[in-house]
Amino acid sequence: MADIPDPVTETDPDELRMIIQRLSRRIRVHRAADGISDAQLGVLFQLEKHGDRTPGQLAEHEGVTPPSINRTINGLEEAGWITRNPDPDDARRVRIRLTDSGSAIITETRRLRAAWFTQRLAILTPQERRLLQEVTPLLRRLSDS
Amino acid sequence: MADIPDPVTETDPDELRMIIQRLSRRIRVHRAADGISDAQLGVLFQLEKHGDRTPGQLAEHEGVTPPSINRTINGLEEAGWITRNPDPDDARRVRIRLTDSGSAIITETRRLRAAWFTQRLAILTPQERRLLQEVTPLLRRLSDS
DNA sequence: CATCGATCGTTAGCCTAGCTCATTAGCTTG
DNA sequence: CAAGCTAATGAGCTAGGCTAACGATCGATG
Repeated sequence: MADIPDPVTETDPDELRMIIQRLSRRIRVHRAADGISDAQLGVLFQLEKHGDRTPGQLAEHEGVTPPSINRTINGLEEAGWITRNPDPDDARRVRIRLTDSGSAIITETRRLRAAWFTQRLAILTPQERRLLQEVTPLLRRLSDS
Repeated sequence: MADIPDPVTETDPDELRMIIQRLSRRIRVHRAADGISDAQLGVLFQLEKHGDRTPGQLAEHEGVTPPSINRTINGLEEAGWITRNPDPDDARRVRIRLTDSGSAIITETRRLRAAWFTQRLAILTPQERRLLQEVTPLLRRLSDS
């Protein structure tokens, strides 16, 4: 710890960590209501943002193992939200593609969830929300690294 | 949505939500290494902070159902980190108490995890960490409400 | 003071979504 | 062209949520 500057420890990493966990659990619990899981939604978001992806790419970005992402993909395929397509250059690879129905469910789910989370955010003052907004990129960097 | 003021939506709730989820998953994945789960650790933290608690109190604070907390408590009891004791005033109640061994594991785990998360926080600048610290109470309110 | 609804903890059984390990197919390289 | 590497995936395990149901105890009330 000696090589890490003081201000780091001022943040009380432990409390922040626990809070993130609890908040995440709340979000996850809410999920059941709208018929799509967070794991699934995370994959759909990626496909929407980047176009076709392989299972390996999806797994890496989500920070889970390939078998885990595979299960998620199976569910998405059964629901008709994605298709598996061959990769023309490498037959080992599979290209996961969003279907029209998948795009539609993203839009709808985003609407539902945004409404729910937004409502939650409404307990904060406008200034506090602005602060939170500023911090979002930091949290993203923490979650990406 | 019309009844919710504009600044709320500026926060892009959806992205923040997804980031929180991913960060939480990273934290959880790291967990396996140190032999105690987040669910268990959350309970031990509460006992350390507030002294004896009933299963119901623990469940409410963690935002899970009584059967869920009960399973967690079983694990903690098997590990010898807590004991179940009768409540002198109400025989329906059970008082969960931290053992010495439980206190020790908290200290040790906190050390390990703080080191890990602190290291992660080190990718931010001192100013960014200060910002994050400011936001921590807001996140707590979001996770409590 | 007996009963009856409410409360507390708990067990049973289900589901999701991680994981590891093992297998198959296809690519790449000495 | 064989040996080894990589990608996807299946099987089986585990943790930790959930609901439903139950027994014990408490407290209020006829």
